[in-house]
Amino acid sequence: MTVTIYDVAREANVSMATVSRVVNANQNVKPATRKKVLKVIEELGYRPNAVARGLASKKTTTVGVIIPDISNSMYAELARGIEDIATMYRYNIILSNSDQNENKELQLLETMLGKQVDGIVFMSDVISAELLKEMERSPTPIVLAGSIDESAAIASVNIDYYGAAYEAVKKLVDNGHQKIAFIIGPLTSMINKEYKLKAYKEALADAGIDYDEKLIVECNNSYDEAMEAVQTLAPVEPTAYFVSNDEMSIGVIHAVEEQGKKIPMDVEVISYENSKLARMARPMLTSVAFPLYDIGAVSMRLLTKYMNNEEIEEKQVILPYRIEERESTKND
Amino acid sequence: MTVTIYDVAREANVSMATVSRVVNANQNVKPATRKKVLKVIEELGYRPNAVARGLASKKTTTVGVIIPDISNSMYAELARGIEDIATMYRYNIILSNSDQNENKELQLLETMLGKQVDGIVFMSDVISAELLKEMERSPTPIVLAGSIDESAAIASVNIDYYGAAYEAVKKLVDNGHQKIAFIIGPLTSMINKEYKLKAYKEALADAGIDYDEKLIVECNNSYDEAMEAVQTLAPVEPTAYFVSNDEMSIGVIHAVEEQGKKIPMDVEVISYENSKLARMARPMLTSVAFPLYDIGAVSMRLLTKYMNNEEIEEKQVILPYRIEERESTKND
DNA sequence: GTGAAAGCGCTAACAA
DNA sequence: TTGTTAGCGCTTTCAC
Repeated sequence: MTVTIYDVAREANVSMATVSRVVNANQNVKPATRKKVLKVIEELGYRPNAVARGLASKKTTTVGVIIPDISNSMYAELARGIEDIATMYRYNIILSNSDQNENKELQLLETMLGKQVDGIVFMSDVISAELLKEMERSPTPIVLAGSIDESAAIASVNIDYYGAAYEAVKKLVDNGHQKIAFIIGPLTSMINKEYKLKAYKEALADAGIDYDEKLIVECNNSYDEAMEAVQTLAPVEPTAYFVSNDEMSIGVIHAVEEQGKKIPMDVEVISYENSKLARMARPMLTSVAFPLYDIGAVSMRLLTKYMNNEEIEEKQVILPYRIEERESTKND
Repeated sequence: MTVTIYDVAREANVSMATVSRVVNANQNVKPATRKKVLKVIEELGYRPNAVARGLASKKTTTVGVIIPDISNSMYAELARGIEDIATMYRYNIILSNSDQNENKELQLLETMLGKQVDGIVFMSDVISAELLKEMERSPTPIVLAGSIDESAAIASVNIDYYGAAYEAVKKLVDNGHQKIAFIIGPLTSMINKEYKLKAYKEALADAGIDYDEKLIVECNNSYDEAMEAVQTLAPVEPTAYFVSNDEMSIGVIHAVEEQGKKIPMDVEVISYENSKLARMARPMLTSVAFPLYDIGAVSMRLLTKYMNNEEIEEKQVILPYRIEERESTKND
């Protein structure tokens, strides 16, 4: 029914090996033979079976991608970066959402290894000990994208979260603020808790400002919770906000304006993401640029090096960040 | 090196067939045998090779998903709907971006069929004749998600684009508007050109309002172009805007406000998407609810029916839409 | 309830 | 330059 390499070989009066060579662009085929085979392939509508090929060659040209949630624009951006580079290197992608659920992550890893992917790009706020153990034991290479593994056992691509947060808070401090609120994502996330929050504290300490726990509000990264956070903070009267992502920043802006305050005159806001939303907000958001697309792309590129057994010059890649100044802060 | 079904069989003193039965939860295994096999599987850390399984069984439990661009929130939402249902039915997803490029679409189809996916969910603004031909010839089932094939040859899941647009425009007409601008996405898209635009024209005609071509501005679905469109339209002074998606609607709102006009008092706006953004806009957007997640989920569900040779009661599924009234229109 | 054996469609030595 | 021949690791009859 379906036409196989054997059918082509028979019709072209050559061996399967020759057909295989033609299909795989092996140079050791006489042009005339190649042409003849190609003609038969065309006539029969032969399409190589990648599953059989994968079994024989032990390569599937497929990589697994495990991310929290593709419907979240940050992860979607990351995924696009991964996919573009994957396509460039002729890999396909098996994409799965983990919802940051450890069991799901573990199971997804297992499934993908079972499917014999050639490599895996993984993203999660927390890499549990068990997950780490499984990753280290994995027969196929894994790269962490925008995810921290403090043991540095697994390759990863990140930005300097601490430095970025420090610089953002310092900018607020330099603008004269004393009461700087921090609307932060879940503290279960390593990056939030160990990097951003620490940077916030140290930037304040370095400026001689006392740390006030009341100024920290943990949110689930959503617009609604950010709005609520601002309402909760009203009694404290913060004059500046450092906010963990663009969606929450828009919530902050709206809530602050509801209080009758003007941005940036009365209150300044710095976001941390710099997605398309940052320019769609009014006022437009000053934001730490968190290059998700690039992190995805570089992660995938790094993975290709592992898959090809290329030399790895740097296992823990740190990409540059910058602060994009727009209208939600007073700039020079 | 890697442990195979054969190793397990040897260690457990049973045949490969028995191990296979255990792994596949076949009931024809004595409990004692099952237990023994399971123990060996555990000890050896055996993980079934899905590629070998796929070759032998001719099923990969993988479906292909071809969408324009995962970094666009509409398609990301769709993808999440697809993935959730796929997971429910134990399928994995190979996700690829086509950027609506016909050659890429053709080539992706080919690649996925080569990878022996069990089914494909496809989305694109235009399904060319050649693409259609390939789809009809495809040995594996294909479902179109949010995409029109007027020949109805391929299964599909959509909403009533015409009805939704008609109702939106009628609402504007009923609110007394005569100069209703239509900020529409690319007219290369079937849905825009053959459904939405037609609905717009007929809703006006039915209200006895002359069609004015100048009120139609074709955009690339982006915030920036929508803003420009409003500026271009300034001389015509539209009093209402029907806009093809939320991002553009926000552009329209900002541009209208720059003209010193108030929404909805001076100008009304109806969007067409109803994403998270609709609630994050100020004023919040009245919008036709285009249920992308559901379209993805239903498409995938429909695909499972084809893959299982279940009875298909409806090949062309039409999902309900509704209009979500918020602040960008005057409501009763 | 269990086993033997024939493939699934291809790649990759190794020969020729 | 081309062909022969083992597998790759599993499922699936068909016997027993």
